[in-house]
Amino acid sequence: MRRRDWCVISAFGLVLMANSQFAMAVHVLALLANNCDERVKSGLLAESVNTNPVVIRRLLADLHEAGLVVSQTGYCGGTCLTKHPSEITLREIFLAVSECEVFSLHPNTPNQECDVGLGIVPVLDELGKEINGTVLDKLEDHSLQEIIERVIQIK
Amino acid sequence: MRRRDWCVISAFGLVLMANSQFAMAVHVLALLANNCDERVKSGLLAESVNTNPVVIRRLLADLHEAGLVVSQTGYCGGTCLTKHPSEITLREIFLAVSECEVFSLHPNTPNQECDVGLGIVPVLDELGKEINGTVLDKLEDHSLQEIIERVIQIK
DNA sequence: TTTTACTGTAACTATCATTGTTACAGAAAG
DNA sequence: CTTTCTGTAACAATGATAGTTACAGTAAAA
Repeated sequence: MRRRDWCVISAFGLVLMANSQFAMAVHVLALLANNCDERVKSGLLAESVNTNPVVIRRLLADLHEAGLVVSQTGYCGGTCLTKHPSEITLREIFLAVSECEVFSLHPNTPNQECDVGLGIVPVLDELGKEINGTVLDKLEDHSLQEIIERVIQIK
Repeated sequence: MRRRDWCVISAFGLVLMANSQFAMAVHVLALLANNCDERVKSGLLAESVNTNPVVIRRLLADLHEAGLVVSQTGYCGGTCLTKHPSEITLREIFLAVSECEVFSLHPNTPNQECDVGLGIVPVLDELGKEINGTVLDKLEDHSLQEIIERVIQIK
């Protein structure tokens, strides 16, 4: 995703935090999957998500960077998936909108004179990586295809 | 924890998001565990975490509500753990600072006229619960005692 | 019983990431 | 060359968290 300078922040918090981007990404991709044969315009996506087209385009930029979609500018432009929904996992989507290489610091650096303050950061760091891995593994188990099927069933 | 009105926000995002509270909670509890025999003052905790005593006291209020600590006011007041560190899991700590009963909505309600917009919310909701459960299970595997041992080893 | 040193909490302000918006350059079909 | 898109910059709005000040209440100590 677009590099975020504030990535190095709050142990744990950030890596797991997907905010609304992940939900929006799944929503948008599900919609694209439902219209595999045509290019979908950001305006239409925005209408479904109930937000502004520019917000959608920003999201699509991340998804494009991750190789999940292609867009075409100009007349009759729009966006398509690059692969079949069964080949896209939630893990890929999650990483596309929340990938951060580093993390694991308190907002403020703990007091390094204090034994606990000194040792807590690396420990939380390891822990964060472990949890993050667990989440990614779980997300790997779900494909976009599965999501669409579940979504359609709701109706 | 202190009830947050904005809990009903952004599918996924919030439940997993522990922000700095979780890291701070683990830090504070580790410090209390290292001083089992005495009452620790919020000022001392704040010094180690490198923040304001009031921020610590707010956190302690959540931990107290969860039954993890007791505080005493007045002269020679301070805070203690209520149980042995080996009896406190990271799961308890996490829940103490991030418990939210409900979640799973986009910031804006998706367009209910659209099939995907209609079905995506419950699907993301289920998914969020699944992931959340996975994280909690993982956190259950770690005790505060283990954390302290790892922290001490860093030195 | 008065002083001292704490917690608990309310009420701010400050910070800062995300979202929403407007604007416009660039691209592609007609 | 006009129309209709995307891509992106720039900026305002929003909103949650963190930081701060202030003070009431409480308990030991003098």
